[in-house]
Amino acid sequence: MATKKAKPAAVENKATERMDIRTIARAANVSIATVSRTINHIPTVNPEIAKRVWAVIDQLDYFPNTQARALVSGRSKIFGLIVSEITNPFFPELIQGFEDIAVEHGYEILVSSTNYDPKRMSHCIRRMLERKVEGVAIMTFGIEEPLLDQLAKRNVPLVFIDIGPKRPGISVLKVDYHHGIRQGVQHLAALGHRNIAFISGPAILHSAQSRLTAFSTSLKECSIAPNPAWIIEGDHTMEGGIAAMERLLAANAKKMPTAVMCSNDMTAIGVLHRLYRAGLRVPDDLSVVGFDDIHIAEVTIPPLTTVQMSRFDLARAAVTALRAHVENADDRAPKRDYNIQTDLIVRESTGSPRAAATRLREPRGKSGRPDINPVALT
Amino acid sequence: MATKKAKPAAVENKATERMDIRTIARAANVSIATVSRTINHIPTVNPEIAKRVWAVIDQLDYFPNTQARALVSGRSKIFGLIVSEITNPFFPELIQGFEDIAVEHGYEILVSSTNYDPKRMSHCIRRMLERKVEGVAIMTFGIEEPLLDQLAKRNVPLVFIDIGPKRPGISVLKVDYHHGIRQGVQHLAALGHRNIAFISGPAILHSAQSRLTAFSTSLKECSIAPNPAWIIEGDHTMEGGIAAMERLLAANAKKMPTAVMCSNDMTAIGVLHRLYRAGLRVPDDLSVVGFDDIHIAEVTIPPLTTVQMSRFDLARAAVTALRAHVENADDRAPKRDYNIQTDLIVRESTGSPRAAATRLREPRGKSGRPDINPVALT
DNA sequence: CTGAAAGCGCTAACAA
DNA sequence: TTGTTAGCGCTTTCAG
Repeated sequence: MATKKAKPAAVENKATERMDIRTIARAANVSIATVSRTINHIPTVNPEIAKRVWAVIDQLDYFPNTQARALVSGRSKIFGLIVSEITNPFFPELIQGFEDIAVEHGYEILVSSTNYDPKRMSHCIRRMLERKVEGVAIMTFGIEEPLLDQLAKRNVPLVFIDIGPKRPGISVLKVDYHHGIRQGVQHLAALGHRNIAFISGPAILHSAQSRLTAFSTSLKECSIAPNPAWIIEGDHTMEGGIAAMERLLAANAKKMPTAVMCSNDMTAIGVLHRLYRAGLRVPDDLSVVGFDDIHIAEVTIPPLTTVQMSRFDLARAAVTALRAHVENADDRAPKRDYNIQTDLIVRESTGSPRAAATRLREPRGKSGRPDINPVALT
Repeated sequence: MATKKAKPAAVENKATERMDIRTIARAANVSIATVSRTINHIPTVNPEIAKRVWAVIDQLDYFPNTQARALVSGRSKIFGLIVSEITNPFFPELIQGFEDIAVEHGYEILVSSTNYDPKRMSHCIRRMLERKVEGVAIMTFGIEEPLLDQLAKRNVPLVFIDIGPKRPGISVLKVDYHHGIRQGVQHLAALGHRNIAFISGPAILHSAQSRLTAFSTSLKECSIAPNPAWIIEGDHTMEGGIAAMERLLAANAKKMPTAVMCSNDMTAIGVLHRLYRAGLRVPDDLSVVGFDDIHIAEVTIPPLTTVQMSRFDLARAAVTALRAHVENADDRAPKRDYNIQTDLIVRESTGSPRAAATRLREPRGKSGRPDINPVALT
């Protein structure tokens, strides 16, 4: 037989001869087409033969070359996932879910983080395009329109959070920020707070705006007058939280709020830290509420009351939306909007205002005096 | 011209005709071979012609199909990265570095997390193999040998941490745990601590063992006698840290250590939390040292003294090692070992033991009494 | 220095 | 139901 094996002295024991569909076909005594059909579970294959083919496949430990498959079928079976910042614990939790669900459906995933840098975003998109992703979930809570053109031009299905261009192939995960944030404000109001500050996310992020709006609206619902001096812009990082709290302390020596809501948990963690530095107690001197409910929120000191937004729901909806576009007959437009719920999780960083408001005099300075710890509430 | 456009009434403005190397060739009046050579910067191309080709490429916004490229060249330009747990903040920081450096060299990356589950690990490996990765960095701090066979059999270059089979194509990043941990122990000893506990990682992880060994050795170097009751097994999670601290408290009501070293920062964060619950002060009642120096270690309450292991160094060494195997002429064996340094970062979770040892009586129970906060040290 | 042509491993008509 | 065959878009000999 094999006149092919040219290399003579090569003592390559076995692993040498390449494992492709032809090898299987030969070994199973069928054509490569039959092997292909078997692998793809085309029902017209004779069960007997299919069994034989599978046996060979298992025995030889063969699996198809995805590159070749993608090339010929035009289906890469890859989804892209673009996040703002992989080092913000919110995102790894999202990524994990996305990966699990995508893999479950036979997709591979390409993750990339933009770090809020448009240049990186543009590279990201290019990379995804080159790898021929079948869809991209853009979980950056905001994107510059022009960058989209590349993707839109190539008709890649897209999923956004909160807001997205109204074009075919695009889905949007609508997060109900208002629900959770209202719960937060009401919780604070019920505790007796009337003076509530808000540390927002970066103003350019649509989702940050939505959270701020939800806050203002909720305040009104509780007939609390908003105080502009108590709305501070943060940037969704811990450092930003620290800086924002610093400004809040500096600007309000006279009349401090008794509670602060934060646009995300990382910000809240920064706030907690800054308050610790200032020798202020949480929640006695100041109640703190976060947003996201990342895993560590459970163990901050004190554990953080926060608004939960399910990473898993987000991930599942994203994959579902993408699949709907890719796998549908290319006609009927699939659902555009998916709703994501938010809910308040009460832990220990919120409490009644007590004597707080009266006690704060010189809230600046890092050298806060030693102070009493809050009692564990459990 | 174009007799090709068969579809008549299709008013598809422009995006319809497919953009491939042939389109470019036609537009630039050269053969596809020349286009290919131009793109790949083969020096034999006439500069004039090259310029013309590039002009067309830019104008038409063309880029090559990576699938096809990979198929014919046998080079996917993809590296795999397997981590234990993407939700442990250590790993996202690693992933970020790995991504940046790999992309810089033209590689795409496939990330997957095993969650310490051998079944997941095995799926991971399979997925990577199917996507024809050119190399895999296995950053799980431990792997079951049998799973490797799949990868080894296919001659995929591999990078491990700490330890790995001695086979060609395999590199190992040797982390110098001892250096940083010794610094930690010496720091504690210098502060006056003689009673130091250690909360380890999962016993099955090689790296966890190494850290424990480094601890024991360092203790001896300071002529401190180790106390077996003060070596507790954790699992590198916050929950594990909480549980471990709980056991440490329960088992040592009589004589508590005055300091605890933890096998990683997540554990330390759990410990901090448990101590807060117990109403114990850090560092006055107990000093705490972490390991990893993840980003949040800066803002824990109090900020964590910890041993830094550079994610960036790890990432860079991993990519370098993989590239060395892939891009070398397939002869000369590339370097096998890469050294990674560790260093102590002193923050505020460590201090002198003071009167601590005498004061602890009933350290169980969650309802610790209100207590004095540590003075901010800055 | 450039072009023609042979595949890379697979899927999907089209025949049989 | 199965086999034959024509490519998917590109790289890479091998001639010219």
